[in-house]
Amino acid sequence: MKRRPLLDYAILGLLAQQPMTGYGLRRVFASTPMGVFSDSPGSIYPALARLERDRLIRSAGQSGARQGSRLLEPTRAGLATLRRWLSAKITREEVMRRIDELLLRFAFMDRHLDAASVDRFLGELAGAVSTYVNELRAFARQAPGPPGSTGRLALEHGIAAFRATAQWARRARAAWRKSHALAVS
Amino acid sequence: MKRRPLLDYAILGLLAQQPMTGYGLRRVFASTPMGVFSDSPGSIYPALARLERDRLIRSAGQSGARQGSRLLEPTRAGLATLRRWLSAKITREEVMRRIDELLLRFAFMDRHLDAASVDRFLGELAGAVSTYVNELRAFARQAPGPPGSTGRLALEHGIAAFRATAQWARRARAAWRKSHALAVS
DNA sequence: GATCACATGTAAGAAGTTACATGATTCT
DNA sequence: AGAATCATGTAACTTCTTACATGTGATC
Repeated sequence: MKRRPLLDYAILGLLAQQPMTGYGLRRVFASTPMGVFSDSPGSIYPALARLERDRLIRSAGQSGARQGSRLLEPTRAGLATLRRWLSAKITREEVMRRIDELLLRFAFMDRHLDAASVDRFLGELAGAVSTYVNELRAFARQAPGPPGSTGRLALEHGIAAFRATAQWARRARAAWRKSHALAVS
Repeated sequence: MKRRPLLDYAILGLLAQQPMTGYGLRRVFASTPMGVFSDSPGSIYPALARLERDRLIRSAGQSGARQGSRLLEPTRAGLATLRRWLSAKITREEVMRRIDELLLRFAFMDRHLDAASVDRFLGELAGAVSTYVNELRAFARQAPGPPGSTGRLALEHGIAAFRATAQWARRARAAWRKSHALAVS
């Protein structure tokens, strides 16, 4: 039940989509928006070693005819760990400091949770982010620093960015409900 | 010239605004949107120790009559280090992976750089972020995964969030120019 | 024959997290 | 008197970064 680094979940999620070699994972991190993760061998291979040590991933044959290369896939325990992570409740802390993690969870979600859970996640996210936007606004109202200062403008950026996230969550939820025939709450 | 952790610059920026104790810094991190940084003593005090070791901050007397408490302020070398960080060019890498750092730089900027530099920063930022939004769109066009999947929707979040940042940058720049009587380019 | 892409690792060091540890002052 | 706040630190552990290190197979 211990907390794992985000990289571990990113790897589990990718391997659940498609077994790959470590090098394949590096290519994904180097060439897609998953590039928030480093593609350096010094981060990937130690992560693979600890996932294998904990029996969350295992070998699933060789890549092509290349010797020394191993296709990797999640074990049943690995999929269970992934699902637990995907199912965790959204906290204020995560909205504030780890919004990227919440979005990564969402990106992997439809392959491992049912449509109602995805819907619930988007609802919770929209709510939690809106709440945080209101907190930022309240802070801005009684904050120090002259209006027009860069400090003030930076705070406005935070508000604008989180507002965009809340809006996206509401729209994504509507789209999701439409294509999955869920009742409107 | 070596690269410092973001926390060091956050501390330098805050101490440049107002000399404070380590505990004061912890309070800022615990109670403002600067809370992306941990307020744990295990991160703050080692950071203060290395800044002092490198002579970027120094003591400036006691807080109130409390013994054992030290008000801290940046040295001239500390201010120079801060200004160098604030003046660095914006890279694609930073837009992609460290947008928070760019915003933190902006928040401290008006106290240390002139109005034209701030203006230039916002122009560069708007440009770099827009470029990245286009890259994300191009990726989305030829990306795998069915439309309506959570993976696809997460990608759309990225686009929406960066678009909001680009828009903010353009608006902030217009506002900045207005209040600083800079020519419109 | 050389270069690029595929492929996997290790070593040293820096930094952050969590938990522990201590003590003074102020408020109730 | 007890609790909360002010105040500063250390220790163990985990992780990431950067750099080094090696080797095969395919392409030009």
